[in-house]
Amino acid sequence: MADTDARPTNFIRNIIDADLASGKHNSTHTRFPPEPNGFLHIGHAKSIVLNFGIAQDYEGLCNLRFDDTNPEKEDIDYVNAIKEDVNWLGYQWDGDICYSSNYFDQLYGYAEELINKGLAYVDFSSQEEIRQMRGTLKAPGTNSPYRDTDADENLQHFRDMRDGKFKEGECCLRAKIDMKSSFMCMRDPVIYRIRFAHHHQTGDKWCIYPMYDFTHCISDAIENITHSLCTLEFQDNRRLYDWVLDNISIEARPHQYEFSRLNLEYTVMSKRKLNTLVTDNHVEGWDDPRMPTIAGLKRRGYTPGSIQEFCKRIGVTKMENTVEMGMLEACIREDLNENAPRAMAVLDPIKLVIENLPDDHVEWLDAPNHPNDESMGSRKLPFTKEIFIEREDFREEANKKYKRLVIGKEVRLRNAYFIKAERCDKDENGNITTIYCTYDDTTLGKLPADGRKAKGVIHWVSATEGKKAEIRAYDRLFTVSNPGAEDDMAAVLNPESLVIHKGYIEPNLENAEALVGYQFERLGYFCFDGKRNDEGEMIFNKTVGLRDSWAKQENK
RNA sequence: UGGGAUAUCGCCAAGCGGUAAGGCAGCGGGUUUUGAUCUCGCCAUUCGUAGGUUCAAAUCCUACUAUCCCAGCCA
Repeated sequence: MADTDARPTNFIRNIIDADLASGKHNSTHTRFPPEPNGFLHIGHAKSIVLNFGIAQDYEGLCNLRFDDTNPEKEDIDYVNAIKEDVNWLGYQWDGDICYSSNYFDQLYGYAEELINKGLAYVDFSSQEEIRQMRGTLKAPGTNSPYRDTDADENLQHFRDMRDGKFKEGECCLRAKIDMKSSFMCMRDPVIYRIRFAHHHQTGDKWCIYPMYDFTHCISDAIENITHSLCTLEFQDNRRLYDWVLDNISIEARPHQYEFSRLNLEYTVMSKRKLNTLVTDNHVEGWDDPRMPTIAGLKRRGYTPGSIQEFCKRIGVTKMENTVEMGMLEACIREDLNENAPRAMAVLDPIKLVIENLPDDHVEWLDAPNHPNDESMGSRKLPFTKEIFIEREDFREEANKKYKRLVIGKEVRLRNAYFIKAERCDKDENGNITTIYCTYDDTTLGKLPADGRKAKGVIHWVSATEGKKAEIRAYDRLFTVSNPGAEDDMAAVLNPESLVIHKGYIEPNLENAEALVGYQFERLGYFCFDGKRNDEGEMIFNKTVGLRDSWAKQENK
């Protein structure tokens, strides 16, 4: 088993250790704060594992807070999906679910406080004018003509905003900070805007909504968050985070720390781009097994433990990074190798007839569910005269490196007998249609007495007792390692990201539970999708292949 | 001379003045009724570059270079 008791070390945990040691804090309180405007992906998992992991290891608390300050982009369906994903990943938030919208009354009060202190003003400039006055990265901004309105008048205007007396865009509330600041976010940032939008939590109570920078720090303070962890692009915003808390009457002083987001090769990680894949029908939906979403990974057969392990292995730093898919795959292989029962399935079937067996022969062989773990028990496997083997496991002739079935040579059928290929039939195009073999009935569970060796071991499924199944093999969604950098994402989509096989599965697999992983021996890990195709066949999704040193060698 | 960050093996990533952890990938050997697993071994005289301080530098100083982020009434 992986080192479950090994705690990650990273710069954030170092800070926490120091804060705990110095007495700055005597416990930790973190939070995972998604905006409910899309589905969670593996990048969010990094944040979830970081925040909830700290709570677990330091016996602290971790909140789930929906950062729901923009009703136009958000939806209750997303909040439900996010809750489900967090739980599925194996985490439970402390206390009730939090919503930034829970604090709208308090937030409003703090806004009035800033106005009364002369630190905020209602600006009637147009959006375009505000943009012009903000200046550029190298040139300072200029003050708004509304910047020096007196507090009483601002207060009245702000209340009128709240009471719906202005139209959307007619005015907004801005913090009065410094139009010459080198931090663009400090050039009198807008902190409240008018939106006559229905909110999934507060309904139609409000027509003004606070902006992220004003809301987040106050929400953290209200919830007594000690360490507010977010991604690198908010580094500049930390100045505004601190400015707000410095200028309102609130006791708690949370601190923000930023870490780099996760990038994964051959996929995209922004909600906008993932959304495009869905709406343009490049994938089946948010839970398409090719998607890097939590829902997609789940349907692909990834386990919560494997995703947690991945998030621990990649670490937490401030360095820009792009992690190889192999890292993720190694984590799920490690889990499934240990925990997935073995089974047999044939993806690209070719018929094989065992000539020295009676037509109606059905022999129920005992096959262990795991080669290295007897406690996982065994299942029965029907051995019959006609079976299917993998098309690539037979060649009429081959060199010595080919450890599979060749005419005149013997291989072992996995969990069964030695067979020897005698001849094969072909169709008019030269494609092999049937292989004829004989089997050695003395070789079940043992080697032949005369010391003969098999060239290899191949998997098989009974042609008469096995069941048809649709088996979906997935590959990377894109052909380039950084599709996010492309102008036209659609142009670099991998046309072979989904390959559907019509294969056969051993009868026992009919009892497979949805999303529970099996190893199809010699092929990889697969799970039942939970759905059947139009022909009523079970659909299996390939999670990941086995490591394949043979394929590597062949491609050399 | 806008500002904020970051640079350690192909990919992640420890290291915090005492002489380069670990994981993934890769390579080679052994075991094996999965070309899987397991197992054993190999894999940075070097830490973006160039100087400097020091008995000693990836770690301190200086100057460069490269990359990322910031001009939403998005988060």
